[in-house]
Amino acid sequence: MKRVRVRFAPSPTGYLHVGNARTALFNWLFARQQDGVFILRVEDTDVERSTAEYDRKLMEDLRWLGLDWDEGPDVGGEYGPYRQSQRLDLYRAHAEKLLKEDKAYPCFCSPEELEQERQKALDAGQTPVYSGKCRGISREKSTRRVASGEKAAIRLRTPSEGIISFHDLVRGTLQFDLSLIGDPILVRSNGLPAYNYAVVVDDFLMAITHVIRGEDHIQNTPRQILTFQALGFDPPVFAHLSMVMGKDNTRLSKRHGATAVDQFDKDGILPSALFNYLVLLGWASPDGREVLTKDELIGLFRLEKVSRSSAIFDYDKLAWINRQHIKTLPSHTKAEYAFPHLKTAGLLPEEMTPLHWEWLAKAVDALVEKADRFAELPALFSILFDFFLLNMDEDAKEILKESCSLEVIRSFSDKIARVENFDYQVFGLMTKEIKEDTGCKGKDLYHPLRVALTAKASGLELDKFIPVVEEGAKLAFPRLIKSCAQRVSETLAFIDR
RNA sequence: GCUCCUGUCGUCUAGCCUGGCCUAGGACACCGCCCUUUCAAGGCGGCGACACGGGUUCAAAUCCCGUCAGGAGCGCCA
Repeated sequence: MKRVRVRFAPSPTGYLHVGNARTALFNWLFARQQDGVFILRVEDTDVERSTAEYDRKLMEDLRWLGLDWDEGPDVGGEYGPYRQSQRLDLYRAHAEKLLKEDKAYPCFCSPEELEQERQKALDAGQTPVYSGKCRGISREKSTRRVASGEKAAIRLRTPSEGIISFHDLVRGTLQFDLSLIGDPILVRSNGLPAYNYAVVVDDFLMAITHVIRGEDHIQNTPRQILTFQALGFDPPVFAHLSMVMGKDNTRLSKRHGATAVDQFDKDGILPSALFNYLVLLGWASPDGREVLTKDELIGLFRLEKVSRSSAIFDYDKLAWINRQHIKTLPSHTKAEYAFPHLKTAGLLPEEMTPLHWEWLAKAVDALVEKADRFAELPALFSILFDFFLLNMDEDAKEILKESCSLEVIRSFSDKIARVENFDYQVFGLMTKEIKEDTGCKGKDLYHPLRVALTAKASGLELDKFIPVVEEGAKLAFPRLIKSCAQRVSETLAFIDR
């Protein structure tokens, strides 16, 4: 058995898009489970649109997602170079060979001329197919014309009738009518290879065994197989993946919100969660479990079980998957992921001491379960850092108007002022006493206490809130955290006013 | 227009190949209940789909044909 070799071949003309990321992911998963080789090849022959910046960013995004490659532009390998722009002589050499064997021929038709023909066919309701005009030009004649400096593209000579079919790993047997496939251009008149040709040469020279790519390439496949055959190469196995769509069932694009993978990072989506979600878009595990790690996915994934129909990207489900992944993280890891978001929001100090980290881990543990994404944390943390009695919400104001409230808060204030070390245990004892003193209980008791401590009607459970606030009050932050005692006395003053 | 691909709850899907076990299963979302000082989380429950029409068969989500709908492709772009 030949060793499985697959490749992901993006062109560096923009940020890594989730659709492409999914293609990369399926390739990677297949390679890893088959104990094969995953190759990164950069298709940068479109000089106009390719940039070094995108090139670098692409690799960064792939690595962030957890995809590593065994061969590629930066890590090298035995089948390099891995950038198409550095392989031009290879394409040229193989084109020469095809020309020599008369399997390809120079075409002198001008782009304008071809455009006209295409338009005419379209108007007549026909599929545009190259007429084969330059096919019959004798070798002597065409060599002479080329020698005289006339611009020519190189076309592959293909059969003009019959059926070509291939077996697709996800779609089964696919058939195409050769009369609808004209002689494809191999090399453009400027000497650069056309995409469909470069891919074939690269896939063969890199010994690719399985081509796993988007459905938009299905119609390219017969042309590529024809090229493989002309070159005398065995074509690889093909697998065409369905597309990822937006909510309105059109191809996913920026209009649909976050689509670049680095955007998910900024939103606080874990790489493991995006990875997990993307695999679920078109594949389901045999036992129906959905929250899976990379290693589990490597074991369970089956390329043949991938769905043939397109899938709509559902951010809600991704968020849910993300929450499930966050839950499995140890506290200190959660704190590390949360850190940049809180730092940017100006809540954390320049210099984090070990005590700060310890506190952060505790605070994140308490608050993150209310979040789907780390980016939501700064807003959630405001319950610790902000204590704005003036901005109190309506519900909280209503609570203060209740008959028990003033009495409860006054009693609470008296007691907390006399205590050295306030913590949740002390709070528990106090609530009992307050209940006895005031005769208020249940909601009448807890609601005012909550408002006195948070200036809000809802939020974190007090058993988590109190320790985090008390310990936070002892640490240095850009915006200091007020202790519980201070909060209560401010509340009392606010009511009395 | 032509060619190709696809069509199961709002969404992702299981089941389809190898008809009966499907009164069509799971998950997200939504709704309700429980838990809880509130909200969330969690637990429990509910709503909700075989695109349509013909065949074949004792029996069809599953096989065949047609229709319709959505998507993709029709470049000297990738």
